[in-house]
Amino acid sequence: MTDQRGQQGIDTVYSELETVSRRAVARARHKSAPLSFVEHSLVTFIAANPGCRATDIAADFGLNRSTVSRQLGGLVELGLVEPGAAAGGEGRRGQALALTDRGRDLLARSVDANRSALADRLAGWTAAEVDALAAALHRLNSAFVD
Amino acid sequence: MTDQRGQQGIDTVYSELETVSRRAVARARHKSAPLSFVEHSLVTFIAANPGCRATDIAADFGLNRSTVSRQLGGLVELGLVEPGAAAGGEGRRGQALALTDRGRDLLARSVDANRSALADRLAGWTAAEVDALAAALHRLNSAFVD
DNA sequence: TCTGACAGTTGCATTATGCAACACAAAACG
DNA sequence: CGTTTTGTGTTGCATAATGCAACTGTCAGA
Repeated sequence: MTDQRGQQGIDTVYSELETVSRRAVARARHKSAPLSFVEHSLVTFIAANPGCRATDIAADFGLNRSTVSRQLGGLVELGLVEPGAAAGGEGRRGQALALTDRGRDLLARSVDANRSALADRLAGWTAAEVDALAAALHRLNSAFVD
Repeated sequence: MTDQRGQQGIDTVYSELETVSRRAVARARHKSAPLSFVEHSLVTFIAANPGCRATDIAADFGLNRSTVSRQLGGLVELGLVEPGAAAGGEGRRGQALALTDRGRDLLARSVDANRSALADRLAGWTAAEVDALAAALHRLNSAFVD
């Protein structure tokens, strides 16, 4: 913990993560992909967690409920997300969210668009290297403490 | 390129990067660190590129000049950044930016604060694993194409 | 010296966000 | 069964970050 070398490695990771985030958000702002950064995030989350509620998204994203509410409102108006009558589980309140066919379609196209951009930056990487990065990032995201 | 396995790895990397970015920005928004996310980014860039100009930052960050101008204005008012008279290089116009002592100090403290947060999430990682992630992220950021 | 290109600034608009207050529904409790 | 409590979602208001366009100033080269 007080290891100097460890600190330096962590600092580098932090710095690189900051760069990644900065550029990712900036690029997503310019590129007129089918879905904006926030929209893509929300739709991806709903796709991965069918039946989730707005509150679940807010908790996972670290956003205020009001922000998610408004974002979802936009997605519903666009016909990408459909709020179910009631969340299925017991003791669960709120509306269960689900993607519409159009939502799934637009997400797929957005993923395609973003994949090609990332693929350019990953040109020259072996599949094993890509997988290793994916695994490390996944591990980092799993160890989420807040 | 049309390799299905490769696509999947890239998609995973993209998804994890999106999660990283989302959470990094959200956390930075809440945590009352010495410097906000944007401020930290700018100050870090100036620290790493002494004598850079506002335009350089805008280009690297993918931001509009006006945005950088305003952000820098705030940093100058806070006494963290000092605009030099003229950029040193030949054929270079504009003002060369440099950190003040106070800027360097606040950056160091901000780095400390963020390091401890990241260190928690990296608990259990070996130094080699941390370094490998740092190297992979650096390689990814270096291969920046836009 | 004059002109064009570039750096920086500012006005105006938009988007994402937070907080607080509210409305509503479901659960818990008597 | 009625009341209270708790959790979910929405809305009004404010703020921060950003982009675009227009403007100013300045430096370089003809």
